Amino acid sequence: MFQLDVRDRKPLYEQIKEKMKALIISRALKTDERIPSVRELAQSLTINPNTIQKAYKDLETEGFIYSVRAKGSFVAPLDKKANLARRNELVQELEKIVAELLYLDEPQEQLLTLIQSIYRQKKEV
Amino acid sequence: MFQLDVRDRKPLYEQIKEKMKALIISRALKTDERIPSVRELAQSLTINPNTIQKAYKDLETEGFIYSVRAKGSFVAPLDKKANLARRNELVQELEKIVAELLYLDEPQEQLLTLIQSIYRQKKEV
Amino acid sequence: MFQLDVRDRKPLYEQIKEKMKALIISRALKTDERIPSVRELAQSLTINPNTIQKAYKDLETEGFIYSVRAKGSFVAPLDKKANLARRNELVQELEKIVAELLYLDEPQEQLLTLIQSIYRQKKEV
Amino acid sequence: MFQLDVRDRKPLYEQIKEKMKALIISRALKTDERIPSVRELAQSLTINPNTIQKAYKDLETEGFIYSVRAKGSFVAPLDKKANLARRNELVQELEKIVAELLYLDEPQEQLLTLIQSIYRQKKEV
DNA sequence: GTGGTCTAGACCACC
DNA sequence: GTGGTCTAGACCACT
Repeated sequence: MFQLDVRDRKPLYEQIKEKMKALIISRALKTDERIPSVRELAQSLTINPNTIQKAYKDLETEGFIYSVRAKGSFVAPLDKKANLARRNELVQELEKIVAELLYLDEPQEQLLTLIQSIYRQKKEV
Repeated sequence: MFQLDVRDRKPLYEQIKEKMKALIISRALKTDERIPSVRELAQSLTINPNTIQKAYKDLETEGFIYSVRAKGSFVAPLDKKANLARRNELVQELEKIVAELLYLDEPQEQLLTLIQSIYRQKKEV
Repeated sequence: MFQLDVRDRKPLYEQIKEKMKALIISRALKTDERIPSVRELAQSLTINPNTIQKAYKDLETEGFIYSVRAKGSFVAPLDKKANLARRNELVQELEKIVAELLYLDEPQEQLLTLIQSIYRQKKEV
Repeated sequence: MFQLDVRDRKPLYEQIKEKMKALIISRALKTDERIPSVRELAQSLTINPNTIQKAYKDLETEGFIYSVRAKGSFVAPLDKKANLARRNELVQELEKIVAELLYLDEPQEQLLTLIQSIYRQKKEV
């Protein structure tokens, strides 16, 4: 499904969260689709199940997945209201990054084009 | 100069780096301008000088400031080559954020307008 | 009759208990009225009969329903003595919740009004 | 500080969360006051530090405490905006409980008096 | 077989 | 010394 980078300073469970979020965000995993069980993923990544558990619990509290005992874990449907706070966080981070890119003399057109190309890809999906 | 947030989960030295970078990026601190010494800043923030030391060392490796022994630390001039790597990091982060915002149904126009307004502010300065 | 939510972290049998209790409490099911058999309900909810079995058994020990072999399960009449324990549990839970609401600065009037409106609805029924 | 009930079916970390929340809600622990360190509490309750860690992390994401690496954990100040969702959850739970009490013939005055007495205690503090 | 809880014991980053 | 991460291994509740 994906691989972890042991040399990365980020905690393993953070890496797992990021990779899983990326799959959900890119629609590679669809709403209500089953994701690997805690044990399966632990085995395939050769890490401890507890670490996966922790990542999954976080993803659940953040609203990306939901877990059903004795059934498995699944991609959660979007909940716009709950995600309003998250949206604001993201916009704030984006402002910081754009400000730094501006400082590095990144041309405005470059960024506009980048965003447009990301949005265009979606339509194709 | 600025304040730290003990409640923030980020390490203190990371917070110092971010605040200092923000001041440089926003041109509040200009090229070759002197920044507070390790001791001065440690005293004004009432934290351990080692923590400031670490932040300054990081900022130096990242090319934002340079230190002159017995003189102090100063804002570094832009070094485009050195900053190419940083630029690529930033673009990658930005892609992630935009992808998540798109997932949350943020309209494209909103983001384009945001970027344009950030760039417009610069001209005025 | 009602639906279950697989995304809910509560076990299915707990959800069944709650829904059934809600129907009894709201007087939608009246004393001595027959409720669906284990098999019927299992089929209509498409879940395992054992799960229903467990829910019904719990409801019986809690005094909400009673079962007659070969006849079915029925809504139990109120048994004040048996329900004294339950009443105390509820009051204790209520105290906790009100304490937390008070901590969140919920105005007292709001809560008093809420309770009055719940009681008023009953009279109308 | 408090004791756990091993016979209780609730997970230990849930019990810890509840007890700690009760102390915060009752203002026995005040804003920015330090709570026992993970290791201290683990030792005094004779349970594993990981279990405390889990409870504290949950309390942090729920906004009741904040943890500072190398310093300890502390009671968080109230954040009304963030707690609006929590308020609505609580009101919903309260409605269920009142409905069941009404079913058990609990007199309305009893509940109104209960709430008033809880609010009165606060003023005295 | 699934998610969830818990213990024991280790190591790291931070201050 | 503090919070945080991780492993290994165990047991439980649920379906």
